[in-house]
Amino acid sequence: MAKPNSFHHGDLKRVLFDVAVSLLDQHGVSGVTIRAVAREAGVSHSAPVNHYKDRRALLTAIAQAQFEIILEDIESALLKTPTNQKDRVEVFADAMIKFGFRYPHRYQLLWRGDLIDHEDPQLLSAMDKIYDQLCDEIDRAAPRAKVDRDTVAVALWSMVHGYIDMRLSGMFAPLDDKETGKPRHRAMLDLFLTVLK
Amino acid sequence: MAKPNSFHHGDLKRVLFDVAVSLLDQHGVSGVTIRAVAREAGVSHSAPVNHYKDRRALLTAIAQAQFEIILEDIESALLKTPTNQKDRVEVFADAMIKFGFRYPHRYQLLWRGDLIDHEDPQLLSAMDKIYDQLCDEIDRAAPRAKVDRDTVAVALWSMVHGYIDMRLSGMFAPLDDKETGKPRHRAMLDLFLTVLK
DNA sequence: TGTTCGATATTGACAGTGTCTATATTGACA
DNA sequence: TGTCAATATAGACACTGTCAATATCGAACA
Repeated sequence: MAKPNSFHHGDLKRVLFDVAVSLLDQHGVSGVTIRAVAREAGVSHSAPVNHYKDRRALLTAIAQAQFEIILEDIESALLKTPTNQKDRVEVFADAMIKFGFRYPHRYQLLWRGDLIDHEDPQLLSAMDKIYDQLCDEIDRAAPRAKVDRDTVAVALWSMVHGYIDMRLSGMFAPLDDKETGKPRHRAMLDLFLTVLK
Repeated sequence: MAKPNSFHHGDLKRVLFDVAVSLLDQHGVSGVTIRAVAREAGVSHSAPVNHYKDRRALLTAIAQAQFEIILEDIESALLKTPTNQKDRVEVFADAMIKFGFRYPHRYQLLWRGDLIDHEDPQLLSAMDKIYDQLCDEIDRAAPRAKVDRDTVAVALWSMVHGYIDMRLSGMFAPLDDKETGKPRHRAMLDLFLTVLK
Protein backbone atom coordinates (compact mmCIF):
# COMPACT_ATOMS: atom_id res chain seq x y z
CA MET A 1 0.00 0.00 0.00
CA ALA A 2 2.78 2.44 0.87
CA LYS A 3 4.14 4.47 -1.98
CA PRO A 4 7.33 5.98 -0.58
CA ASN A 5 8.53 8.27 -3.31
CA SER A 6 5.24 9.59 -4.50
CA PHE A 7 3.51 12.86 -3.91
CA HIS A 8 0.51 11.02 -2.63
CA HIS A 9 1.45 9.18 0.49
CA GLY A 10 -0.88 6.23 0.15
CA ASP A 11 -1.29 5.38 3.82
CA LEU A 12 -1.12 8.76 5.47
CA LYS A 13 -4.24 8.39 7.59
CA ARG A 14 -2.85 5.41 9.43
CA VAL A 15 0.56 7.03 9.80
CA LEU A 16 -1.00 10.20 11.21
CA PHE A 17 -2.99 8.15 13.69
CA ASP A 18 0.03 6.18 14.87
CA VAL A 19 2.22 9.24 15.13
CA ALA A 20 -0.46 11.05 17.11
CA VAL A 21 -0.81 8.19 19.59
CA SER A 22 2.95 8.09 19.98
CA LEU A 23 3.09 11.82 20.66
CA LEU A 24 0.21 11.44 23.09
CA ASP A 25 2.02 8.75 25.06
CA GLN A 26 5.24 10.75 25.14
CA HIS A 27 4.10 14.31 25.79
CA GLY A 28 0.45 14.23 26.73
CA VAL A 29 -2.39 15.67 24.74
CA SER A 30 -0.79 19.10 24.53
CA GLY A 31 1.94 17.47 22.45
CA VAL A 32 -0.57 16.26 19.92
CA THR A 33 -0.78 19.25 17.63
CA ILE A 34 -1.75 19.01 14.00
CA ARG A 35 1.55 20.54 13.01
CA ALA A 36 3.66 18.28 15.19
CA VAL A 37 1.89 15.22 13.88
CA ALA A 38 2.41 16.39 10.31
CA ARG A 39 6.08 17.13 10.96
CA GLU A 40 6.63 13.71 12.49
CA ALA A 41 4.86 12.07 9.57
CA GLY A 42 7.02 14.01 7.15
CA VAL A 43 4.23 15.89 5.43
CA SER A 44 3.23 19.52 5.27
CA HIS A 45 1.32 21.14 8.08
CA SER A 46 -1.98 21.06 6.28
CA ALA A 47 -1.81 17.61 4.78
CA PRO A 48 -3.73 16.07 7.72
CA VAL A 49 -6.88 18.03 6.93
CA ASN A 50 -7.65 15.60 4.13
CA HIS A 51 -7.92 12.75 6.64
CA TYR A 52 -9.00 14.44 9.85
CA LYS A 53 -11.19 17.51 9.59
CA ASP A 54 -9.51 19.17 12.53
CA ARG A 55 -7.66 18.43 15.74
CA ARG A 56 -10.85 17.41 17.50
CA ALA A 57 -11.59 14.78 14.87
CA LEU A 58 -8.13 13.28 15.27
CA LEU A 59 -8.38 13.15 19.05
CA THR A 60 -11.88 11.71 18.87
CA ALA A 61 -10.67 8.89 16.64
CA ILE A 62 -7.88 8.13 19.09
CA ALA A 63 -10.25 8.11 22.07
CA GLN A 64 -12.64 5.79 20.33
CA ALA A 65 -9.86 3.34 19.57
CA GLN A 66 -8.82 3.34 23.22
CA PHE A 67 -12.31 2.45 24.41
CA GLU A 68 -12.24 -0.43 21.97
CA ILE A 69 -8.88 -1.57 23.30
CA ILE A 70 -10.19 -1.47 26.85
CA LEU A 71 -13.23 -3.51 25.87
CA GLU A 72 -10.94 -6.11 24.32
CA ASP A 73 -8.86 -6.16 27.49
CA ILE A 74 -11.97 -6.78 29.56
CA GLU A 75 -13.28 -9.47 27.27
CA SER A 76 -10.02 -11.37 27.12
CA ALA A 77 -9.65 -11.15 30.89
CA LEU A 78 -13.17 -12.45 31.36
CA LEU A 79 -12.31 -15.49 29.28
CA LYS A 80 -9.78 -16.45 31.94
CA THR A 81 -12.23 -15.90 34.81
CA PRO A 82 -14.72 -18.56 35.94
CA THR A 83 -18.35 -17.62 35.37
CA ASN A 84 -20.69 -16.93 38.27
CA GLN A 85 -17.95 -15.43 40.35
CA LYS A 86 -17.86 -12.03 41.97
CA ASP A 87 -14.37 -11.68 40.56
CA ARG A 88 -15.86 -11.04 37.16
CA VAL A 89 -17.06 -7.65 38.25
CA GLU A 90 -13.59 -6.90 39.50
CA VAL A 91 -12.23 -7.67 36.04
CA PHE A 92 -13.80 -4.46 34.78
CA ALA A 93 -12.11 -2.42 37.47
CA ASP A 94 -8.77 -4.14 37.05
CA ALA A 95 -8.71 -3.63 33.29
CA MET A 96 -9.59 0.03 33.64
CA ILE A 97 -6.98 0.67 36.30
CA LYS A 98 -4.33 -1.27 34.44
CA PHE A 99 -4.95 0.68 31.25
CA GLY A 100 -5.04 3.98 33.11
CA PHE A 101 -1.66 3.51 34.71
CA ARG A 102 -0.08 2.02 31.62
CA TYR A 103 -1.24 4.74 29.26
CA PRO A 104 -2.00 7.73 31.49
CA HIS A 105 -2.26 10.29 28.70
CA ARG A 106 -4.51 8.10 26.62
CA TYR A 107 -6.73 7.50 29.62
CA GLN A 108 -7.02 11.16 30.43
CA LEU A 109 -7.99 11.94 26.85
CA LEU A 110 -11.04 9.70 27.15
CA TRP A 111 -12.79 12.18 29.43
CA ARG A 112 -11.66 15.44 27.88
CA GLY A 113 -15.05 16.52 26.61
CA ASP A 114 -13.52 19.84 25.62
CA LEU A 115 -11.09 18.20 23.20
CA ILE A 116 -13.05 15.31 21.74
CA ASP A 117 -16.50 15.15 20.21
CA HIS A 118 -18.36 13.56 23.09
CA GLU A 119 -21.45 13.12 20.97
CA ASP A 120 -19.72 11.13 18.26
CA PRO A 121 -21.87 8.02 17.73
CA GLN A 122 -18.92 5.69 17.28
CA LEU A 123 -17.24 6.99 20.41
CA LEU A 124 -20.41 6.62 22.47
CA SER A 125 -21.03 3.18 21.06
CA ALA A 126 -17.56 2.05 22.10
CA MET A 127 -18.17 3.35 25.60
CA ASP A 128 -21.64 1.86 25.82
CA LYS A 129 -20.32 -1.57 25.00
CA ILE A 130 -18.09 -1.40 28.05
CA TYR A 131 -20.99 -0.22 30.19
CA ASP A 132 -23.20 -3.03 28.94
CA GLN A 133 -20.50 -5.57 29.61
CA LEU A 134 -20.19 -4.25 33.16
CA CYS A 135 -23.95 -4.45 33.69
CA ASP A 136 -24.04 -8.03 32.48
CA GLU A 137 -21.47 -9.06 35.03
CA ILE A 138 -23.21 -7.20 37.83
CA ASP A 139 -26.44 -9.00 37.02
CA ARG A 140 -24.59 -12.29 37.01
CA ALA A 141 -22.89 -11.61 40.33
CA ALA A 142 -25.98 -10.41 42.18
CA PRO A 143 -29.16 -11.26 40.32
CA ARG A 144 -31.47 -10.00 43.03
CA ALA A 145 -29.60 -7.15 44.64
CA LYS A 146 -31.61 -4.65 46.60
CA VAL A 147 -30.25 -1.65 44.75
CA ASP A 148 -30.79 -1.52 41.05
CA ARG A 149 -28.15 -2.57 38.63
CA ASP A 150 -27.49 0.83 37.07
CA THR A 151 -26.77 2.34 40.44
CA VAL A 152 -24.19 -0.31 41.16
CA ALA A 153 -22.68 0.09 37.70
CA VAL A 154 -22.46 3.86 37.83
CA ALA A 155 -21.14 3.77 41.38
CA LEU A 156 -18.41 1.28 40.54
CA TRP A 157 -17.37 3.02 37.35
CA SER A 158 -17.40 6.35 39.16
CA MET A 159 -15.18 5.03 41.91
CA VAL A 160 -12.76 3.44 39.49
CA HIS A 161 -12.59 6.47 37.23
CA GLY A 162 -12.33 8.88 40.12
CA TYR A 163 -9.46 6.96 41.65
CA ILE A 164 -7.52 6.76 38.40
CA ASP A 165 -8.18 10.37 37.51
CA MET A 166 -7.12 11.73 40.87
CA ARG A 167 -4.00 9.59 40.88
CA LEU A 168 -3.07 10.64 37.35
CA SER A 169 -3.68 14.28 38.16
CA GLY A 170 -0.66 14.11 40.42
CA MET A 171 -2.49 15.55 43.39
CA PHE A 172 -3.15 12.24 45.06
CA ALA A 173 -0.21 10.27 46.40
CA PRO A 174 -0.30 6.48 46.08
CA LEU A 175 -1.27 6.00 49.74
CA ASP A 176 -0.94 2.23 49.91
CA ASP A 177 -2.79 0.34 52.54
CA LYS A 178 -0.46 0.09 55.51
CA GLU A 179 -2.27 -2.87 57.03
CA THR A 180 -2.55 -5.17 54.10
CA GLY A 181 0.33 -3.79 52.08
CA LYS A 182 -1.83 -4.02 49.01
CA PRO A 183 -2.34 -1.03 46.76
CA ARG A 184 -5.22 1.11 47.85
CA HIS A 185 -7.40 0.24 44.91
CA ARG A 186 -7.52 -3.42 45.89
CA ALA A 187 -8.86 -2.59 49.33
CA MET A 188 -11.30 -0.15 47.76
CA LEU A 189 -12.66 -2.80 45.44
CA ASP A 190 -12.97 -5.33 48.24
CA LEU A 191 -14.92 -2.75 50.16
CA PHE A 192 -17.17 -1.97 47.24
CA LEU A 193 -17.88 -5.57 46.35
CA THR A 194 -19.36 -6.23 49.78
CA VAL A 195 -22.44 -4.36 48.60
CA LEU A 196 -23.10 -7.09 46.08
CA LYS A 197 -23.81 -9.55 48.85
CA MET B 1 -6.88 51.36 47.45
CA ALA B 2 -7.81 51.74 43.80
CA LYS B 3 -6.07 54.49 41.90
CA PRO B 4 -8.11 54.81 38.73
CA ASN B 5 -6.21 57.32 36.65
CA SER B 6 -2.71 56.28 37.49
CA PHE B 7 -0.17 54.30 35.61
CA HIS B 8 0.12 51.94 38.49
CA HIS B 9 -3.15 50.23 38.96
CA GLY B 10 -3.03 49.72 42.69
CA ASP B 11 -5.19 46.62 42.95
CA LEU B 12 -4.37 44.79 39.76
CA LYS B 13 -3.68 41.42 41.33
CA ARG B 14 -7.18 41.16 42.73
CA VAL B 15 -8.72 42.43 39.51
CA LEU B 16 -6.75 39.90 37.47
CA PHE B 17 -7.89 37.11 39.76
CA ASP B 18 -11.56 38.10 39.58
CA VAL B 19 -11.47 38.56 35.83
CA ALA B 20 -9.81 35.19 35.41
CA VAL B 21 -12.45 33.42 37.51
CA SER B 22 -15.17 35.14 35.53
CA LEU B 23 -13.62 34.05 32.23
CA LEU B 24 -13.24 30.55 33.64
CA ASP B 25 -16.93 30.34 34.55
CA GLN B 26 -17.99 31.69 31.18
CA HIS B 27 -15.69 29.95 28.72
CA GLY B 28 -13.86 27.21 30.55
CA VAL B 29 -10.16 27.08 31.22
CA SER B 30 -9.25 27.57 27.56
CA GLY B 31 -10.79 31.02 27.84
CA VAL B 32 -8.45 31.95 30.65
CA THR B 33 -5.48 33.23 28.69
CA ILE B 34 -3.04 35.75 30.07
CA ARG B 35 -3.81 38.09 27.23
CA ALA B 36 -7.59 37.82 27.57
CA VAL B 37 -7.38 38.44 31.30
CA ALA B 38 -5.16 41.46 30.69
CA ARG B 39 -7.50 42.80 28.03
CA GLU B 40 -10.53 42.39 30.28
CA ALA B 41 -8.69 44.12 33.10
CA GLY B 42 -7.75 46.96 30.77
CA VAL B 43 -3.99 46.54 31.02
CA SER B 44 -1.29 45.53 28.58
CA HIS B 45 -0.70 41.91 27.74
CA SER B 46 2.39 41.67 29.86
CA ALA B 47 1.20 43.52 32.92
CA PRO B 48 0.05 40.33 34.69
CA VAL B 49 3.56 38.93 34.90
CA ASN B 50 4.26 41.23 37.82
CA HIS B 51 1.57 39.49 39.86
CA TYR B 52 1.46 35.98 38.46
CA LYS B 53 4.66 34.51 37.13
CA ASP B 54 2.89 32.72 34.32
CA ARG B 55 -0.43 31.22 33.38
CA ARG B 56 0.17 28.20 35.59
CA ALA B 57 0.63 30.41 38.65
CA LEU B 58 -2.64 32.19 37.97
CA LEU B 59 -4.57 28.96 37.52
CA THR B 60 -2.95 27.45 40.61
CA ALA B 61 -4.07 30.41 42.70
CA ILE B 62 -7.60 30.02 41.40
CA ALA B 63 -7.65 26.29 42.13
CA GLN B 64 -6.41 26.82 45.65
CA ALA B 65 -9.14 29.35 46.33
CA GLN B 66 -11.76 26.90 45.11
CA PHE B 67 -10.59 24.18 47.49
CA GLU B 68 -10.89 26.71 50.29
CA ILE B 69 -14.41 27.61 49.20
CA ILE B 70 -15.39 23.96 49.16
CA LEU B 71 -13.98 23.46 52.64
CA GLU B 72 -16.03 26.40 53.86
CA ASP B 73 -19.12 24.90 52.22
CA ILE B 74 -18.52 21.62 54.01
CA GLU B 75 -17.89 23.25 57.36
CA SER B 76 -20.95 25.45 57.21
CA ALA B 77 -23.10 22.49 56.16
CA LEU B 78 -21.74 20.42 59.02
CA LEU B 79 -22.83 23.10 61.45
CA LYS B 80 -26.40 22.39 60.42
CA THR B 81 -26.04 18.63 60.74
CA PRO B 82 -26.44 16.78 64.05
CA THR B 83 -23.26 15.14 65.31
CA ASN B 84 -22.87 11.39 65.45
CA GLN B 85 -24.94 10.87 62.36
CA LYS B 86 -24.03 9.04 59.22
CA ASP B 87 -25.41 12.01 57.33
CA ARG B 88 -22.30 13.94 58.23
CA VAL B 89 -20.26 11.84 55.85
CA GLU B 90 -22.80 12.55 53.18
CA VAL B 91 -22.28 16.26 53.71
CA PHE B 92 -18.85 15.94 52.13
CA ALA B 93 -20.29 14.30 49.04
CA ASP B 94 -23.17 16.72 48.78
CA ALA B 95 -20.94 19.76 49.00
CA MET B 96 -18.58 18.41 46.38
CA ILE B 97 -21.37 17.51 43.97
CA LYS B 98 -23.16 20.79 44.51
CA PHE B 99 -20.01 22.77 43.82
CA GLY B 100 -19.17 20.65 40.78
CA PHE B 101 -22.49 21.22 39.09
CA ARG B 102 -22.67 24.87 40.05
CA TYR B 103 -19.18 25.74 38.83
CA PRO B 104 -18.27 23.02 36.36
CA HIS B 105 -15.24 24.76 34.89
CA ARG B 106 -13.84 25.63 38.27
CA TYR B 107 -14.31 22.04 39.42
CA GLN B 108 -12.59 20.62 36.37
CA LEU B 109 -9.63 22.92 36.90
CA LEU B 110 -9.00 21.39 40.33
CA TRP B 111 -7.73 18.17 38.79
CA ARG B 112 -5.90 19.52 35.76
CA GLY B 113 -2.43 18.57 36.91
CA ASP B 114 -1.10 19.67 33.53
CA LEU B 115 -2.30 23.23 34.04
CA ILE B 116 -1.78 23.86 37.72
CA ASP B 117 1.20 23.30 39.97
CA HIS B 118 0.03 20.18 41.74
CA GLU B 119 2.95 20.35 44.14
CA ASP B 120 2.19 23.84 45.36
CA PRO B 121 2.20 23.64 49.18
CA GLN B 122 -0.75 25.98 49.63
CA LEU B 123 -2.79 24.08 47.08
CA LEU B 124 -2.03 20.74 48.69
CA SER B 125 -2.71 22.13 52.12
CA ALA B 126 -6.14 23.34 51.04
CA MET B 127 -6.91 19.90 49.66
CA ASP B 128 -5.56 18.09 52.70
CA LYS B 129 -7.84 20.06 54.97
CA ILE B 130 -10.82 18.70 53.09
CA TYR B 131 -9.43 15.18 53.27
CA ASP B 132 -8.82 15.49 57.00
CA GLN B 133 -12.31 16.79 57.54
CA LEU B 134 -13.69 13.81 55.63
CA CYS B 135 -11.62 11.39 57.69
CA ASP B 136 -12.84 12.91 60.92
CA GLU B 137 -16.43 12.35 59.95
CA ILE B 138 -15.78 8.81 58.84
CA ASP B 139 -14.19 8.03 62.19
CA ARG B 140 -17.17 9.57 63.93
CA ALA B 141 -19.67 7.62 61.85
CA ALA B 142 -17.97 4.23 62.16
CA PRO B 143 -15.38 4.22 64.94
CA ARG B 144 -14.60 0.53 64.61
CA ALA B 145 -15.19 -0.29 60.99
CA LYS B 146 -13.58 -3.38 59.60
CA VAL B 147 -11.87 -1.61 56.74
CA ASP B 148 -9.47 1.14 57.58
CA ARG B 149 -10.47 4.73 57.50
CA ASP B 150 -8.26 5.82 54.60
CA THR B 151 -9.70 3.18 52.35
CA VAL B 152 -13.20 4.41 53.05
CA ALA B 153 -12.14 8.01 52.54
CA VAL B 154 -10.33 7.40 49.28
CA ALA B 155 -13.13 5.19 48.02
CA LEU B 156 -15.80 7.76 48.78
CA TRP B 157 -13.85 10.67 47.36
CA SER B 158 -13.02 8.61 44.28
CA MET B 159 -16.64 7.75 43.71
CA VAL B 160 -17.79 11.31 44.17
CA HIS B 161 -15.07 12.78 41.98
CA GLY B 162 -15.49 10.13 39.33
CA TYR B 163 -19.21 10.72 39.11
CA ILE B 164 -18.86 14.48 38.84
CA ASP B 165 -16.01 14.28 36.36
CA MET B 166 -17.76 11.84 34.06
CA ARG B 167 -20.96 13.86 34.17
CA LEU B 168 -19.13 17.10 33.45
CA SER B 169 -17.19 15.52 30.62
CA GLY B 170 -20.47 15.29 28.73
CA MET B 171 -20.07 11.61 27.97
CA PHE B 172 -22.30 10.41 30.76
CA ALA B 173 -26.01 11.19 30.59
CA PRO B 174 -27.82 12.02 33.83
CA LEU B 175 -29.40 8.55 34.08
CA ASP B 176 -31.72 9.22 37.01
CA ASP B 177 -32.90 6.36 39.10
CA LYS B 178 -36.16 5.18 37.52
CA GLU B 179 -37.38 3.44 40.66
CA THR B 180 -36.87 6.13 43.24
CA GLY B 181 -36.95 9.11 40.90
CA LYS B 182 -34.00 10.51 42.79
CA PRO B 183 -30.87 11.60 40.98
CA ARG B 184 -28.41 8.80 40.57
CA HIS B 185 -25.89 10.22 42.98
CA ARG B 186 -28.32 9.94 45.90
CA ALA B 187 -28.81 6.23 45.31
CA MET B 188 -25.06 5.84 44.87
CA LEU B 189 -24.38 7.46 48.20
CA ASP B 190 -27.00 5.39 49.97
CA LEU B 191 -25.37 2.33 48.51
CA PHE B 192 -21.93 3.40 49.59
CA LEU B 193 -22.91 4.35 53.12
CA THR B 194 -24.10 0.83 53.82
CA VAL B 195 -20.45 -0.14 54.10
CA LEU B 196 -20.14 2.02 57.20
CA LYS B 197 -22.48 -0.26 59.13
C1' DT C 1 -2.96 7.38 -26.27
C1' DG C 2 -4.49 11.70 -24.38
C1' DT C 3 -7.53 14.26 -21.28
C1' DT C 4 -10.18 15.33 -17.55
C1' DC C 5 -11.21 15.19 -12.77
C1' DG C 6 -11.37 14.03 -7.95
C1' DA C 7 -8.36 13.02 -4.23
C1' DT C 8 -4.46 14.51 -1.96
C1' DA C 9 -0.48 17.50 -0.76
C1' DT C 10 1.78 22.16 -0.54
C1' DT C 11 2.43 26.98 0.41
C1' DG C 12 1.22 31.12 2.46
C1' DA C 13 -1.55 33.84 5.32
C1' DC C 14 -4.16 35.28 9.55
C1' DA C 15 -5.26 35.87 14.23
C1' DG C 16 -4.32 34.06 18.38
C1' DT C 17 -1.23 32.24 22.23
C1' DG C 18 2.79 32.33 26.31
C1' DT C 19 6.79 34.28 27.41
C1' DC C 20 10.98 36.95 26.96
C1' DT C 21 13.54 41.51 26.57
C1' DA C 22 14.08 46.27 26.73
C1' DT C 23 11.98 50.44 28.03
C1' DA C 24 9.02 53.71 30.43
C1' DT C 25 6.38 55.39 34.30
C1' DT C 26 5.34 56.00 39.01
C1' DG C 27 5.35 56.64 44.08
C1' DA C 28 7.88 56.36 48.24
C1' DC C 29 11.72 57.20 50.79
C1' DA C 30 16.39 59.18 51.75
C1' DT D 1 15.51 66.74 44.96
C1' DG D 2 17.27 62.31 43.55
C1' DT D 3 17.27 57.49 43.62
C1' DC D 4 15.30 53.13 43.39
C1' DA D 5 12.21 49.31 43.44
C1' DA D 6 7.71 48.17 41.89
C1' DT D 7 4.90 48.14 38.15
C1' DA D 8 3.29 48.86 33.41
C1' DT D 9 4.24 49.03 28.33
C1' DA D 10 5.71 47.73 23.62
C1' DG D 11 7.79 44.72 20.64
C1' DA D 12 9.52 40.39 19.31
C1' DC D 13 9.72 35.28 18.80
C1' DA D 14 8.19 30.79 18.04
C1' DC D 15 4.45 28.37 18.37
C1' DT D 16 -0.67 27.06 17.39
C1' DG D 17 -5.35 25.82 14.33
C1' DT D 18 -7.50 26.79 10.37
C1' DC D 19 -8.48 28.81 5.93
C1' DA D 20 -7.74 29.81 0.80
C1' DA D 21 -5.25 29.26 -3.33
C1' DT D 22 -2.35 26.32 -5.84
C1' DA D 23 0.08 22.19 -7.34
C1' DT D 24 0.48 17.24 -8.16
C1' DC D 25 -0.88 12.73 -8.91
C1' DG D 26 -3.49 8.50 -10.43
C1' DA D 27 -7.25 6.55 -12.42
C1' DA D 28 -11.15 6.50 -15.27
C1' DC D 29 -12.75 7.62 -19.63
C1' DA D 30 -12.74 9.34 -24.68
